[in-house]
Amino acid sequence: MAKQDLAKTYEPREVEDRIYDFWVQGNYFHAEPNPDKKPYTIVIPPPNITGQLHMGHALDNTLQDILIRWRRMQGYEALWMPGTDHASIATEAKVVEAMRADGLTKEMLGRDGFLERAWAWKEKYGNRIVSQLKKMGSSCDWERERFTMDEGCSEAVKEVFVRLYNEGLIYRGNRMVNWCPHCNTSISDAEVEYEEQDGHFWHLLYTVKETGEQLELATTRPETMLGDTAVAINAEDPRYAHLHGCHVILPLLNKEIPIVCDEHADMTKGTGVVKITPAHDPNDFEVGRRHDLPMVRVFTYDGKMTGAADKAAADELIASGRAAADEPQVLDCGKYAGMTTMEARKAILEDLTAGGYLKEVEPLKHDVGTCYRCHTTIEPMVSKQWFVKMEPLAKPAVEAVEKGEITFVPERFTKNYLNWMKGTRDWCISRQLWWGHQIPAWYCDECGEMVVAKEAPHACPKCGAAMEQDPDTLDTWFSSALWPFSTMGWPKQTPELDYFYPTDTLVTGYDIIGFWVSRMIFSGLAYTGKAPFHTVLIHGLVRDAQGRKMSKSLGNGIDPLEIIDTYGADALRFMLATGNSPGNDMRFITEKVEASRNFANKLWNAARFILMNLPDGEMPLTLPVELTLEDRWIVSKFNTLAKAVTENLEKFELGIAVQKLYDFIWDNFCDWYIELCKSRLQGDDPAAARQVLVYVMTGMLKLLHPFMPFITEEIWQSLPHEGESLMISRWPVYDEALNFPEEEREMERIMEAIGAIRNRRGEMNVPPSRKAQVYIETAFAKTFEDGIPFLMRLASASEVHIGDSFDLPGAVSIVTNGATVKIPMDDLVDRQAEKARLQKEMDNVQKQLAGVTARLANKAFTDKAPAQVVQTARDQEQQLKDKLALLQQSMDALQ
RNA sequence: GGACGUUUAGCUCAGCUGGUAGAGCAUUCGCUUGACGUGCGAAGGGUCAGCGGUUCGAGUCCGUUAACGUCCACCA
Repeated sequence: MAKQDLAKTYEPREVEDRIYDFWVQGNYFHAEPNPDKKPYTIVIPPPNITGQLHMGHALDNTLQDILIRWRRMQGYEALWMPGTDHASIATEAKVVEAMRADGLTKEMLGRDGFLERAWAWKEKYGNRIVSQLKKMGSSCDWERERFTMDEGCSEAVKEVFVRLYNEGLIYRGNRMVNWCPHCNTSISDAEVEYEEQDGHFWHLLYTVKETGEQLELATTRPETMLGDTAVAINAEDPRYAHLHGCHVILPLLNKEIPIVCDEHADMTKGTGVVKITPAHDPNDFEVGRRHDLPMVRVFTYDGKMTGAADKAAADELIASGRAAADEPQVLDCGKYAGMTTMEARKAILEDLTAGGYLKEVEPLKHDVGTCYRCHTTIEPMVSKQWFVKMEPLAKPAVEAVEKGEITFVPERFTKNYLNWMKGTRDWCISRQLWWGHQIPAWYCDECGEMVVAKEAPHACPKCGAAMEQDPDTLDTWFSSALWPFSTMGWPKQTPELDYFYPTDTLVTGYDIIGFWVSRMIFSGLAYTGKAPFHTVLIHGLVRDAQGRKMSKSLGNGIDPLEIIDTYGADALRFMLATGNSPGNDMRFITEKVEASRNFANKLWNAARFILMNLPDGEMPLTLPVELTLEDRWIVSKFNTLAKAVTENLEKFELGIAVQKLYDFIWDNFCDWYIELCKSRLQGDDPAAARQVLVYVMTGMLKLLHPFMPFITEEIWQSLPHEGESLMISRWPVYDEALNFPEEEREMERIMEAIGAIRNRRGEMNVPPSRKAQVYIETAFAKTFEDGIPFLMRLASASEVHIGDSFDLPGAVSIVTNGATVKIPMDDLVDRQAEKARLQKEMDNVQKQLAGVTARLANKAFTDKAPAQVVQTARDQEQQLKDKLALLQQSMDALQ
């Protein structure tokens, strides 16, 4: 920016893209294994290719970029590994939807035709989210961008699958899974969302064959009764002791099924009798296994009642001998066949009522499992799927966290993680989808032999017949779980893997601890032998102004790109980092973005001020030899700031760091130091002031850069500087030689006096244009002499007199720490009001003094409190006493 | 049914290892102060949800109650 072009307000739109291109041209985002540096690595939570940038991404990526830019400036070889996720179920749904518009279905296109479309879709939309991340200023190493379905990641997936299979940790079997009839696929437990719904308990009556009595039992899903293969009672239940070994007649089907004794039947609940449907209820499945009950499936995979054709297909499979022993039977539901489960429920209830089998209907609120994608009610269903055996994998993953190898920030999420990891059941990883990593298992057409391998077998090793690959694909999270090392080239031992792995910090929302974080942890430990990262920084959700979750259906989402367009990326980033503590949700409030935009503008104008005072060609890159009082004050303050901000960042207290920067820049630097400099800049020897201004400004820009990368770079480029870019400059380090505590105190005495004068003038409504004589009675004459120009400029003094005592009856008098300031303003002073004010202040001081004195009088306090705290109290007491005496003097002078 | 979180100025939120409450916005008053009105200077406003405890001292630690919220859980 050339000096003459300096706009009065900062225009992010004219700056951001240009600066981003500049960084890319400079290749500053790129990281390479470098033995001379320490690595610092973050892998991005790969956004879905279906996705558009939302506030959640904006927050997540802002935090990551802050950390990565900061570490880069500290001299680490900082790698932010970017990429995208294929998001199997979400993408497939989108592609299917798009196809429907063309009148096409998956079946019409076939697998290859469908995948062609899906890849085309990925090409079209996959880059959208990436370009949006760039708008945020994200300093990802784009040369290393990865995709979960690219060759390397797919290789890692196959490697892991085959390895786990060979170790017996992946198995295939008929198990109870969560089936989404809409998406037509199984989903994992983690993908089920529970919603409270109004439902009913239907109390049914089953007749005992042997005794003729009627057994009452309740169900929330009466349509499953067609698949009942037993009724359970508790062996200890005296009410039913006489029924052991008996049978009941299943209504409607008139089928005889056994009464079994099982612990699952809880005597305290309902009537203590439970119907058992092993093929459609997870508990009943277990009961069925324990008692070797037949499994009878009555629903099709698209949520209808099974019919004759379904039964015939299943019977044929079982008869062929190729089915596993645990293959469920299928019922021909007869008149109910083809009905949806809801239609069947209605019809079955009508028939049960007609037959006198329905005793009563009880309304009930209960949690119903729904698909996280489409919120269709989940049907638990026995189905042949692939599973990861979790117990052996979870154990080391629990230990790693318990031993502190991995830390959650904030710490409370550790419990969240451990609960998940300890309670998790086997992970259903197969999906009846086409978009994703196809399962590397092949089955023989003839003999049913199975081969699990990375490459397709030529022929069945047993009988030589042709083999076909399992049509199913893997859960998206299976590949995401490998992300921290698949992106580094694993299973190959690449230099990247060696250098950047394990990574350092994982930044993500608490909503995917179970989905992703936990799976990366056990995967990393199991396959690489190392925890994939040592710190997990958890953030909350960005909610709307009313505190509601932003969602498409509510239409309350705020588009980060629109915010960037009107306020700038820096303002958005700054707002997201401000007042946000780890793990807590935050609300998106436009006023907060405005405040951040205003702050950027403030900084911009401070820079403008410096540039306007800087002669062309002058390059004040170092501090001057001689530092004045105010120089020492600001330099010392900055020095402390650099230390504090660094410490806050180390502890992931980004919100605190950003608050300190804001306060320093706006309050200390702009409102005070720049003002203090003005007289010197206009005087005979402005050079030293310029040097300090540039020095502190440069330092501020560095500390602020991770938070507001664009504007800081833009300003830095326009100021005198060394090096190519702010983003690769060195992070400020605390320097004991620049610590001036005594000067800080002195300067603060002057500032307090200025503040007190302004305050009094304000109360009396005296405009700044009306200057006044100022008399200062003080023991710190030297300090206040240095402060004369400041008092004249900032406290509207026409002249400043310093002495031990001035006899000025009727002057306004103000007592501060270190001085009594007297301003003769007879025409403005209402003596009575002035006396009242002084009295009020004296009362106030008296009250404070009483408090401190009481505390010091308490022997327990002086004995037990740390010496420093007691000393502070003593100092305070003395100050208050002094102040009170001075106030008394002022009061006396008024008489 | 478990677990967790939140409750601080009118609003949105900070407050790290206990030392006597802060910011932004809003409100009120005063400013053509040559960087900035996206600004400058000031002011008002809080028994830090209630109760109990530990401590010389608690917004900060412990217990408990209440309201709101989140996550987990196979309630037939």
